[in-house]
Amino acid sequence: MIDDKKSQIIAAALKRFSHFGIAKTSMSEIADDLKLSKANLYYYFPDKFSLIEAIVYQIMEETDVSVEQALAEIPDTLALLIKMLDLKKEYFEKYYMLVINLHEMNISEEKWQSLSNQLFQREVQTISRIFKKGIDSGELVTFDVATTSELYVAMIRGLALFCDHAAPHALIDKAELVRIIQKQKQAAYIFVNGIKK
Amino acid sequence: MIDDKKSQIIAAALKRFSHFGIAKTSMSEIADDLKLSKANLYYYFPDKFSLIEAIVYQIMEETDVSVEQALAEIPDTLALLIKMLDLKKEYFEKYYMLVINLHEMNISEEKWQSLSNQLFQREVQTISRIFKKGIDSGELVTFDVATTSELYVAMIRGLALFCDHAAPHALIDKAELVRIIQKQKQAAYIFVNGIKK
DNA sequence: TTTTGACCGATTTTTAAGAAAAGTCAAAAA
DNA sequence: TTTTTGACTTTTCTTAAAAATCGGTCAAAA
Repeated sequence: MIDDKKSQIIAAALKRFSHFGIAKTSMSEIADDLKLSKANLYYYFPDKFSLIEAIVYQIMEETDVSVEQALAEIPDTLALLIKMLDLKKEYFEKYYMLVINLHEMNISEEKWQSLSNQLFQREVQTISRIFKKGIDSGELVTFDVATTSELYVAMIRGLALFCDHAAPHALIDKAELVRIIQKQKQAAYIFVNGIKK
Repeated sequence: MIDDKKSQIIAAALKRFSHFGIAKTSMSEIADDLKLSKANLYYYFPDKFSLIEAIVYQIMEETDVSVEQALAEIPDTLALLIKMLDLKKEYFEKYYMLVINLHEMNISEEKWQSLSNQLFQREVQTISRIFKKGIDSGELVTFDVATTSELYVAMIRGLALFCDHAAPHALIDKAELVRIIQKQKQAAYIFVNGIKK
């Protein structure tokens, strides 16, 4: 089965990527792990980026489950936003090696742009659903959900960027991460308060 | 007069720095502009950083005037915050070459840390005064002003970082800047709303 | 007190060679 | 036909040495 083989490759690649980061993993190493030739690997994935993409999509689906569950179980807007932050932290800790040293990869700018844009829009979509839910339940005032969700996600991500700004691109330690999440939660609290009825 | 000479040097340095950025301006060039020897320049400023520092302090004093004026004239919290954003934009446009390519300078990390920390704390102080004023006038609820001001500034700066994230360290164009300020204003609006009585 | 030319050491830039990695392809194996 | 491979090309990264630049110093002159 061709899809089965692809899954095997994805699994092997994810292992390497998670250990050493994407930039420091070569296609040959992944092929060797599976006792394939590099040429054979390229038969299934036309280039390194498409392999990365496949992994990202798989993680996206994985996160979807948790997000849907939270959306079904938690009625309160603030509680939902905080749950999302906790989930993000969880997945970040699990996969953060994937985003390390990405800057020293020579993949075309547009491709990264496209992928990170998808991730951003996905997050905005989730926040949109949360806000809509809050409006429908009468918890929040009426507002432009699309714009406001985008602003919220930008703010949350921006806070992370700013707090991490001291040590750019270095490995982040756990204590720092906790501090960032705390800031984000404070911001989420005030933000929700600002759009409450 | 020694202070007069220092002012001349600062002016000449500011010209070069504003044109080509700090990293791409050598001490010799500044000295040549003033028809001084480099050694003579070092008589007035012991190193490059102290010259940068002097310039930053001068700009600080310049901005102080505008900030004080706004604080005296504008009573409304949101209007004040928006005024601050407009002022920041103004000064950024005037001096943004000063912050370009700073990363490729080999000045000790602590010195930068210290200086940028001063700038941050200064901004937090200004925001604190605005928030205190809002609390005193009964416009805002009571809250921890120090923490909240820090969060606000981090959020505003984070938004700028995030919006600029697409093209990191590149020269920013005017349209992009306008978009960033707009986002910041939206965020300021919701933030103030979230701490209003 | 102010100014300078000559000098030093550290950092950056440049250049070139070599290694390593991404990606290709014709042909063999299944 | 689908899958696999070894051998190959090309692009990128690494390394090392040479040259240039720059921040900073100092003794001595003005």
